[in-house]
Formats: sequence, C-alpha cells, structure tokens
Amino acid sequence: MDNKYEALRLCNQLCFPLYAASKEIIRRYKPVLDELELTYTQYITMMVMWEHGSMSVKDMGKVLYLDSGTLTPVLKKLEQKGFITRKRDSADERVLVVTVTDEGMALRDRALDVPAKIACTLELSPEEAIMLAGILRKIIGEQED
Amino acid sequence: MDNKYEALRLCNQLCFPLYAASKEIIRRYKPVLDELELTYTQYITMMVMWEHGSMSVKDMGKVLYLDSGTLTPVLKKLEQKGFITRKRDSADERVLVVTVTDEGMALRDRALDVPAKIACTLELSPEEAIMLAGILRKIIGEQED
DNA sequence: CTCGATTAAATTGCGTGCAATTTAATCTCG
DNA sequence: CGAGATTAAATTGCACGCAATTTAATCGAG
Repeated sequence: MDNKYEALRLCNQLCFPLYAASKEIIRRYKPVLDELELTYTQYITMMVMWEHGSMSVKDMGKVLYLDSGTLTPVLKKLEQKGFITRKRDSADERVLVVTVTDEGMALRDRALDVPAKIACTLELSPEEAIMLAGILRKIIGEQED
Repeated sequence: MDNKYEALRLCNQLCFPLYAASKEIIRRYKPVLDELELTYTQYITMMVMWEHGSMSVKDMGKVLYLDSGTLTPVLKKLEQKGFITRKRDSADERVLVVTVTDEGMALRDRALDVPAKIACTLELSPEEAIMLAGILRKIIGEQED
C-alpha cells in the first residue's frame, strides 16, 4: 500500500542513511584515534594543520564547515595538548592564527596508518568509493579543496 | 608530489565528505522543520512513530542507531510537546513503551511535504540517489542487523 | 578624522551523541 | 525458591554543532 505517507517512510529517505553512515564511520575512527588521544573533530583539525601549517580560525572554519563556536574549544584543547599554538595576527588583531608545533608535526607520523585502518573496514570497491565521493561533493556544494 | 602523507590529505578521504554532507543535509532540514517546531532528531523519531505507532525505547534505538542516553531526553521533549506518550510495559516494567498520540498523528499531515522540500534542494539524478542509498546501506550495515 | 558598519573570535545556551555507570526489573540455574 | 547474571532505561559527564549574542578591532563614507 503506497499511500500519501509513503515519502515519509524512513527507509525511503537518503538523509537518514547519510546521517547514520556518517556516525558509523566516526564510530569506527574512535578506537583508532583513541591511540592518538584525539577525537574525530580534533583529528580532522590536525589534518588541516598538517597540510597547511598555519591558518586563521576563519579559514579553518571554511575548510571544515565549522564555526568559531565549535572550533574555539577544539583549538584550545589542541593547544593544551601542545600540538598547535594560537596567536593573534599582529597585522590584524581580530584574526587568530593557528600554527602547528613540532610536536604536532610529530603526531603526523603516528597518524600515518589511520586512513588505511579505516579504509579496510569499509569494503567498498574503488568504483563505489569514487562514485560516493562524487555524489557527496555534489551535496556539500561545489568548490572543495 | 605524492609523498607518504598523501593518504592523510582531507580531500582523499571519504569520511570527511560523508560527515560534511550529513551536516549539510541536516542544515537544509532546519528551516523546513522549524515550521513544525521539530529538531532533526525529533523528526526522525516521529517518522518511526508514524510508521509503527508504538515501540519500546530499545527497539527505537535499533531503528535509529541511538542509545537511551540520546533518546531519553528526545522522547521526554516529544512527550512534553504532546506528540507521544511514555508508559512502562505492565508485562515487563523495565520496558518503556512510546506511543504516538492523536496530536502526533495530526503532525504527520503537516509534515507531508518535508521530503519533497528537501529532495528538491539536492539536485541528484535518480540513478545517483539509488547508487548513494546502496553504498550508504553497505557502510551502515557492514557489521550489524 | 570620526562614527557607524563590518568583521573575527569568543561566549552562551540548547540539543544531540555516546561511553560509563546506576537503578530497577526480570531471568536463570542450582 | 533465591542469589547472581542479565536486561532496559535513566543518569552523568564530556565533546561537539550551531544559532545568537557579545567583544574587540578594523574599515569606510562623509
């Protein structure tokens, strides 16, 4: 019986599987990231730091799609752990520049095998992975890295 | 230069787009759900209620992949709004049975156009949607159900 | 040069998510 | 039957995510 409520059924939605899959992947990261004593949000923040070395909170937010309300406490935590420094830009004191420390860069080597550990739990074919990445990029917006 | 750190780059990951896409979709729900005065979590909970009418917290958790720590406050909020009732099962007092009210069922009609409103912002082809749903199911279901 | 507008972070408040623990009810097995 | 194991929710504590507001610095039109 496909009635007028059919569209409301959970199983017909894309949103819910997307939401559930996202949480499921973060769950799989947990044991791996626990060894580095990083949360998932701290991990993706460090990925940006490893790649860029130094960046304003605003730019970090653009890359990660997070605002200062989320980032400020995450960055303070990472500073506390010694992986980054937080310093106002002398040219514009409104801007806070985040910079990775030597200790932060050292962490990168300890994180080298994280992607492989996650990837091997996914069991997606390369074609599926490429297809998924493309569709997700379309949902997220367009620009990207 | 694809060096040994290449795998760590944010753009090469699937996890991050998945996480970003999930948040992006929930963001798109917000204005639509605001009209119903529901959060996204409350909305998916009501979807289950509309479909099943009555269910234990445990079973609800299995469907939504959420535990009682998350569900208890959500269900209390929905009870407070008058959309559901919460009552211990007389046959087994450990079990709390959640049941949709008439007011809760009435909300269903007001939510009828929510899926269409979201779908039309996605701009995915039917093939892409089917492909995406399949891949996500694979990710979600790999070690459970 | 100045004052209102704009901008970048920080702060506040609320609602998740989830691990870990607690409480209460039920089950199991001797 | 009865004590320990198991189970279902609730509770506690922490870390997001994001809207809204606040604070401080800079910009820009007049």
